[in-house]
Amino acid sequence: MKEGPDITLIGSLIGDPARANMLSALISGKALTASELANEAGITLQTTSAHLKKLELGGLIRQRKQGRHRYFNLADEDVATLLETMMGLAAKKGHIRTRTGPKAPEMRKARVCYNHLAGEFGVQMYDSLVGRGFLQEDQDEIAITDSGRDFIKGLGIDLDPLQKAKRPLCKSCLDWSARRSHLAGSLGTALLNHIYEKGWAKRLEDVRIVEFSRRGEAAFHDQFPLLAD
Amino acid sequence: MKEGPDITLIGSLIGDPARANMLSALISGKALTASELANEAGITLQTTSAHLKKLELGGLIRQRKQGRHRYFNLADEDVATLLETMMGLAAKKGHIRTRTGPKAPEMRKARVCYNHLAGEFGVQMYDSLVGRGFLQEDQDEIAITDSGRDFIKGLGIDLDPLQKAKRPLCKSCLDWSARRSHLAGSLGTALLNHIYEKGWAKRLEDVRIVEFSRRGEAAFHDQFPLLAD
DNA sequence: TTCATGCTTCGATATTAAACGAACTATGAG
DNA sequence: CTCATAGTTCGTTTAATATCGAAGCATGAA
Repeated sequence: MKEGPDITLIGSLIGDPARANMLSALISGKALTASELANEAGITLQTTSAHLKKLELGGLIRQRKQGRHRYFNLADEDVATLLETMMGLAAKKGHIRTRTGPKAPEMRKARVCYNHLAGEFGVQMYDSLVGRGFLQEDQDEIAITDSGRDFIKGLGIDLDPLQKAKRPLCKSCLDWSARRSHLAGSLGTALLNHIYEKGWAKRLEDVRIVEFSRRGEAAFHDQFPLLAD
Repeated sequence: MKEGPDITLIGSLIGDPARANMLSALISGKALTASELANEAGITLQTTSAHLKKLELGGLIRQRKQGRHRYFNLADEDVATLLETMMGLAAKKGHIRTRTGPKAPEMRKARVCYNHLAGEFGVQMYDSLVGRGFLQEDQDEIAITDSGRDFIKGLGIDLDPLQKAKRPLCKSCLDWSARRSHLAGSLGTALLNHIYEKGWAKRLEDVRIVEFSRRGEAAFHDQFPLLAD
């Protein structure tokens, strides 16, 4: 009778507040333990365990054992993309979590989306790379150009290991705050790491916010300038 | 404490099987009455009414009174896009509705996504338009070129009223079956209408499938050829 | 006015599943 | 070995909500 993919399971997994909180926490890309997720969601460890099992069974998260800890991550970038898409729609429809803290503007400015940079800074970096011809958009695929390779190499990033990985080097991800694309994929991850390593910014504890120092911000704008149009 | 958009409401709305069925039915873009949706979901009219109220309150659908009927539609294209994104992930994770009918291959070939063409034919049309320089991708925005204007005009489509509308003329939408972009927006709608008007294809009753005639298929390939690469 | 159709509202029932306490397993530290 | 920490499993309680029957309202037809 019915045909096609079934979206009810994914919907109901995201539909529970406790699980939505856990998933939101995991968009930061940071691997979290069950206890941390329990704390994040405000529920006991037993309940958390049950939720995590369901999320894993539904293919939304992955777990990694390490000693007596279990670290949880989103299953892949597609899950992060879906969550950001939903956040975009939710924001548009006015479904905002009631207690909106003072962090919201910082979130809009620069935050982590799974493992790459999002927010205004993420969009700027993406625009800069495309505008200067370092990335090229072809359909919905993005590819790095020869001059882009040189640029990345100039930053001290080695592309070879990134290209060998299974995950795509370049991938676009839609922002809920800016409604624009930013760069995902292994290159997106590498560039975020580059920002950390240069000391331009640091990730706030247990939050998705990426906090740039004043010097870091200047260096960022210098490295990823927007072309006047 | 918590910041950002809340995705639980949307998730739980989609998470109920009855509502998911209704939403899936509405992706076809066809306005459906409460009774039709009740039939689609396999529940009584009272229950349907309750579901529709929730979906409307959540901003996922819109209703239009007409005589003693009420016609329901998805609220906007973003909702359709979200649903297709979820279907893409669900398909990837193997969450397929159990009773997969014989319609699946036809769905993959050509179907309606809200108000434009999706599936292989939709992707081909998009690729053809981009490949011949009629559409141009700039970031995640798509714009029509001057030669594109001429081409569309040559099809007998008047662009003026489309451009005056609030909704974007060109917009890309990701396919769950092909994992590629196809054309949404008012131009996408106009092109789908063009296909109907030319008699190349007709929409199967109450289903998303677009069935091309043999002659229509040939005409389509003639009008939207893929460039050899 | 009377009747039929389409849909909503109300109230009751039934099912689901989220939550936690308590007990159990596993890994590591001293 | 003993203790502590991290997490799972089990059983029970509790809350939420999907569902439908029955009644009510609105629109259009006759």
